Amino acid sequence: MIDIKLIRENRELVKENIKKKFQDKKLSLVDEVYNLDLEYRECKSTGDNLRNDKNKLSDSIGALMRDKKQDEATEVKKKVSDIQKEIEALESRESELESKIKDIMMVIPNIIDESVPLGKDDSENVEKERFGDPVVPKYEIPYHADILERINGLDKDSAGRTSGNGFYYLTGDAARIHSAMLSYARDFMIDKGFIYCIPPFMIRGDVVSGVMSFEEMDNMMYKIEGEDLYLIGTSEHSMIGRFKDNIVKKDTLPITLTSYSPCFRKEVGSHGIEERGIYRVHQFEKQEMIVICEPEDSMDWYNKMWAFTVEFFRSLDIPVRTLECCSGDLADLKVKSVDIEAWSPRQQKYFEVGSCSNLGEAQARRLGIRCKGEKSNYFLHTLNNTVLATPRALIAFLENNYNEDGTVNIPEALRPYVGNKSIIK
RNA sequence: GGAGGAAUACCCAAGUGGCUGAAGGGUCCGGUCUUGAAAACCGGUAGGUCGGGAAACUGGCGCCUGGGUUCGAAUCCCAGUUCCUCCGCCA
Repeated sequence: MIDIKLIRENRELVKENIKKKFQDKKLSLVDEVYNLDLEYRECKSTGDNLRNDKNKLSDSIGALMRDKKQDEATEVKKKVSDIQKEIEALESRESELESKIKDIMMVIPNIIDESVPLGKDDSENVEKERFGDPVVPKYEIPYHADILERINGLDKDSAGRTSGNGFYYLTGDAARIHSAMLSYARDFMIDKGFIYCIPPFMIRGDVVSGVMSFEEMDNMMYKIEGEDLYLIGTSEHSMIGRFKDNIVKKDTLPITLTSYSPCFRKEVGSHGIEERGIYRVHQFEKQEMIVICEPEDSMDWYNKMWAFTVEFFRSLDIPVRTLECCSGDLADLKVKSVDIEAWSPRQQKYFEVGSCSNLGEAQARRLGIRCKGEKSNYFLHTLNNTVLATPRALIAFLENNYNEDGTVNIPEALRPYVGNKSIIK
């Protein structure tokens, strides 16, 4: 959510930004909300004046009562109730305008960073950099579900019966590697100076609408029946929500946290859950990092954060690349975002394993995450990034460490977490 | 799930219908003392949020949230949320 003052002062900039994001249907909203805001402020001024009159008269009644001037008091009371009628008429318009303005402001996209490449959709995302050689082995790498089947690591049939499509049982070494990767990711981030945190796995509606846009909410979140609770789609939701309505002390900044959680996603939308295997699922687990910092520091953190994930995957011998989200593919709350993609020697292309985003002050404004400033309080910046999400990272691991004889090597970094095993047979 | 208690500003905290414009502290700034700092003492202004204003300043709202009573609510009533204490159940 952007500051409405920006619309008062520079409508062109906001419109330019909407065009850059190829959301031309939202262009008219800018003038619409500008006019609503004008009317709202006028309405508020008149109302404030009336309320001022009313307050003064009410006070004078108090004084008259003390002086035992009953008759005069009754007269003033009548005046007040007349004013009250006027106020009530005005107030209904006032709150109507207020909620209309809010609805529009919620869908006007955040101002993207100048450096974001222009493009309509994900096909126009831009590769930034490659790390490690994308090796194509001489032998064929099987589909990940087949590798898993060979090592008795996956049971989707049973999961289909207990829970439906998009769920899975991981078993044996596959499950152990899955947990090992998460533990390693946790320790990796702790070594980077982040504080480890296990958050709530369900959050309230007001937190959900603070951390994501409406489309995301509908397409992602599972709601608990009969309660104002949602299963988190990522721990970012509860981690950022933790600071809702907080005035954060300056000396605690930057706040750098790494969190573990299971993640639940409906995956409604273009892709759906039609693929075989466990690439796109309703339930996965993730080690996340979030940062809350001063506005001027957020770009530095953004660059540090994606580099952490790259370093992490490289330490597992998995080649990766960074793919920057173009303007049209960037979610409305984000200022800038880059995907981390791992190499798939089977498909001979890269696939998404994580995503690093700078949300600027948009989330902080929705949630009320502020810091005490010299003159007035200001909104902080929020960022989030995946360290590791699995089973997706498990796929990258299996494909990149697969041997011709069907065994799978365990990289050195993971061995302490799997009883020093070096190979899965 | 049951019974009690609580919620006031960044933090602590006073306040049972009008002289509250939410007291008083702390935090913050300045001073005394000190080689320097801390402590102590003295003085000071500001508090959250939305308007108006170039600014000084000024108005509305705000005492957990939402309703209600009243000319007037931090204060009274109703519903809800969270926290604490105790009981029950439970990994």
